[in-house]
Amino acid sequence: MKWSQTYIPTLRDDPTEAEIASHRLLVRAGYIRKLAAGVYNYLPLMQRVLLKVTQIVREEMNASGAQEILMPVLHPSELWRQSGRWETVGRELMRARDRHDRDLVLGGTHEEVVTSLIRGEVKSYRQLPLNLYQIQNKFRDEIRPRFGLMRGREFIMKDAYSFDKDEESFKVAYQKMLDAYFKTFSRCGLETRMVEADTGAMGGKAAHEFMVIVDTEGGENIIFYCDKCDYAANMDKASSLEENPQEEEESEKPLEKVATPDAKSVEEVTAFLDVPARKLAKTLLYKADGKVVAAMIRGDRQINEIKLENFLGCINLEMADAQTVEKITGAAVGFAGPLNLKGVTIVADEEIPRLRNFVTGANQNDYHFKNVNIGRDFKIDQVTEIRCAQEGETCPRCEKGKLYTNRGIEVGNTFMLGTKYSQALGANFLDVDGKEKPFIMGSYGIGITRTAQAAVEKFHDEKGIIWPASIAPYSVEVLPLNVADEMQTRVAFEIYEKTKEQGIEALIDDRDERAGVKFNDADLIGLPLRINVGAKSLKENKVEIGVRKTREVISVGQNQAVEKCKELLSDL
RNA sequence: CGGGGCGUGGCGCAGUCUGGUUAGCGCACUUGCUUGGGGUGCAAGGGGUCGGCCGUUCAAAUCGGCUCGCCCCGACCA
Repeated sequence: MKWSQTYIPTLRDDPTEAEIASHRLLVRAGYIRKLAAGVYNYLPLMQRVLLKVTQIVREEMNASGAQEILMPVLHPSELWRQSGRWETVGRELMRARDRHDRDLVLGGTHEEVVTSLIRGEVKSYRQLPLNLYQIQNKFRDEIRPRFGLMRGREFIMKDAYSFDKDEESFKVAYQKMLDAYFKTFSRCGLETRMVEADTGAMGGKAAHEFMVIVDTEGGENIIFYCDKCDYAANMDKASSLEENPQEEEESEKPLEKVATPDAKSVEEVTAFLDVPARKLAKTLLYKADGKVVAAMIRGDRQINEIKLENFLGCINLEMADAQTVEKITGAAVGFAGPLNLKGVTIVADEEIPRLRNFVTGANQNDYHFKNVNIGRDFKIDQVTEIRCAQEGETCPRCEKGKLYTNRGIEVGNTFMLGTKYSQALGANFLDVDGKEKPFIMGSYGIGITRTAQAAVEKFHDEKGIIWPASIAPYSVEVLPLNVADEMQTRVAFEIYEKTKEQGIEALIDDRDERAGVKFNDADLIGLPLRINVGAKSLKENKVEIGVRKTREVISVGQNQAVEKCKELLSDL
């Protein structure tokens, strides 16, 4: 393709809309343009990248035995009501209304649709297993769209859905998808780490996420992994062994109410009373679907609301507002404690029962209790793990290794749905034993647009993008330094034609621009190889091949250029 | 939704506080010359309902109200 004939609106200056490197570069290099918050145009170069990624995904999905279909974007709300997600997904669901005032959903995922598609049609275990997938624009009413394509309101996703007759068969199907995912991302030039994840509004039994590990702020997720075994989980899911599972061997001291004027935060109280944070129990009040619940956790810990929400089995969990706190505890926020807390369920982290003679709020302004002891002073209703794991703690799986953290970009996810959707929507089949059973389902997503941007976030430098060869919009850029020089132009076009004959996708920068402009644009758009055709080299019948990734420049005879590129590309 | 900020040629911004010339600058664009291995130089041009509506005023980009959109921080996250 000739540069002069394609639309590549590069910018000399950084766009202000972008915060992270990949977003900035995609805009600056003329790959994307924003239409509205979280909604983007994909320009010619981007479209080529997306087609490359899509093609790889398609090939690997097909190889795994999945079949491509295309489902509607527009869904009737009834389906989402049947599955219960009209309520549970709530705010993220992109909704619309037609002229008859009927509610519609712009699909962000298609469990309901695909289940209704096969229900009534797939009636026998003989028709299983089945895996259907599609690649399509998806919608999500993001609370705050961010980071370009990373967190958009409209984006492209591959979503696959598997149907099996039993757990055994499902395991095989699930493993097939995991294998396909590793292959897919690896072919895109991205090493991924699979981590355990929470199932969220998706429901089901278990879930995994595929993360591209990055060390920039573009990595939105924190993942925990063990240095000794293969345990890896995201922040929501990660757990750790208790550092001290024995009960503390301290004899109970008498309960004491102490004045703690203006000391509300853990830091203030522990400093004032001169006790370590781990000897204090925070009491946090939540509203779980409207019902007030108290969560107790050690002072040096962070609460994991996902774990609490899952434990309570509620749809909506939020911190109680100051008014509610005052009504329940009779004191301002910061002085809540478990003693004399009436009509509220107390859920405690599993570390709490180990504590002896600890500090809690007194449910009275400017007072705390010291030497609080469970059993003697108050009762806990339920105990479970509701704390966040922390770096350096012991791995819950092998019980030997230490946990480390990394930042990651989620590019794929897989969910073991079980029978959640098949049951809710009445999708059953007849098994060998003649009994009617709901399908065992799995759902599997790959963010196409997000994967492309993750590659940029992972591979770039201060000059621009450095595409992995497999998903670069073109493999080679041919760059005649001065198009006014007929010789250069002629040789450049000869080489360009030859790349095409050899099946190498090339872009030729035939614009009448200064060499510097073209060099900078070339670095910016980030094709793996560049062939410089300039007067200096041509004197010796040579051209230069620049490798974007290594910045290496190789001088070769003008007739060897294409062969050399082929060779270089096989390693990129 | 809470906190902060922005909206002025295609892009990036100044001007707004303290109302009053013809609304200005850089980049980009057009034409001519020049230059030709890392964003050439010179000259001449084109392009703006100052987000929108209502109001105050002799006079509004500038003051007030409403509204729309966008960005940042936070809560949320298939």
